[in-house]
Amino acid sequence: MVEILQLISKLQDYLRVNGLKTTKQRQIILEVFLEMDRHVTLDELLLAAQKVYPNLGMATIYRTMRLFVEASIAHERKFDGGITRYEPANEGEHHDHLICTLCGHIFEFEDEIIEERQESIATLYGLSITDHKLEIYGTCITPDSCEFRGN
Amino acid sequence: MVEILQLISKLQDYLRVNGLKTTKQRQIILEVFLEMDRHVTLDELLLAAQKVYPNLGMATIYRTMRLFVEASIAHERKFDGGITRYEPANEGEHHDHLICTLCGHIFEFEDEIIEERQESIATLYGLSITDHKLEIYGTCITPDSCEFRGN
DNA sequence: GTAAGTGCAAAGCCTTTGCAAGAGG
DNA sequence: CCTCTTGCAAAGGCTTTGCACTTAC
Repeated sequence: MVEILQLISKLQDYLRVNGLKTTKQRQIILEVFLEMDRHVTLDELLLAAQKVYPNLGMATIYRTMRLFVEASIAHERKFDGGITRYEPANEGEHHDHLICTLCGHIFEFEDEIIEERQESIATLYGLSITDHKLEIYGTCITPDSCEFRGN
Repeated sequence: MVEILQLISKLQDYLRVNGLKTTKQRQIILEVFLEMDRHVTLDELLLAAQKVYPNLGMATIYRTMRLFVEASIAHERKFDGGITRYEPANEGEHHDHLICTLCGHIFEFEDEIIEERQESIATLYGLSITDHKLEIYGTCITPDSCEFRGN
């Protein structure tokens, strides 16, 4: 839970430095965001936040999540299907995703070898990497890990 | 240009097998699609097709490109920025993309090592891969390959 | 008090769809 | 002919924006 405190103070810093304000809505959205599963959608965030603060509007969710991305406490992910999802941005880590197209489960992984290959390839083409995205889509073959198949 | 003929006959087969029709619009869109740069957008296709057939509507472009994807002669790519692009689908090949965020240039590459690692990772998590997507974003460091920097 | 933030509704994109008219097999 | 297609315009999603009101500092 140390990471959570880090994210909270990171946001505080960002707000202070940029002359922005700590509002009730931002606090609630942050709490809800950190408590929920990783890879939440804006709809899910809205529903959860409205349980605490019913008047909260979708526009505020959009604006707040954009703020969180700018403050580097959240990452935006657009997987196939066009739904945008957000995940907490933990300290300098980078990971990629495996997505089960049956149950929708999203696994995260890190792979040093792939990262290195990417660097080599980028160098070969004369590019300096700023970001990358690797998504593997597949179907669970072990029932135990696939919610869709009756667990 | 052998691939082009392959794609044309692949489409013919698909139409025949499914009881669909060869229309002037489909022929024009296919020609334009194959002549244009890889990774075209629907707007670009519309403009180009309208030079040959002014009445052609955007809905037809959408429906036709969806048809091409179903017939496996085109692949749909959604890079960052939310613009959907299409590229001709050549025979069983798979490649990934390097994208320069300055000039917009898109490079294609294939990497056996990365493909293998992906298989291993999927197996580790109990998934059977159906598809994957690897996009590396960066900035050109060699002026010669970056249109944005004055070539 | 003043600038920033919020909620609502309206407007913007891109994409899909319903429908009457048109064209291919 | 009979079905598939087309073009247009309308409708759908998701996301952004304008504006008057409210709140934090």
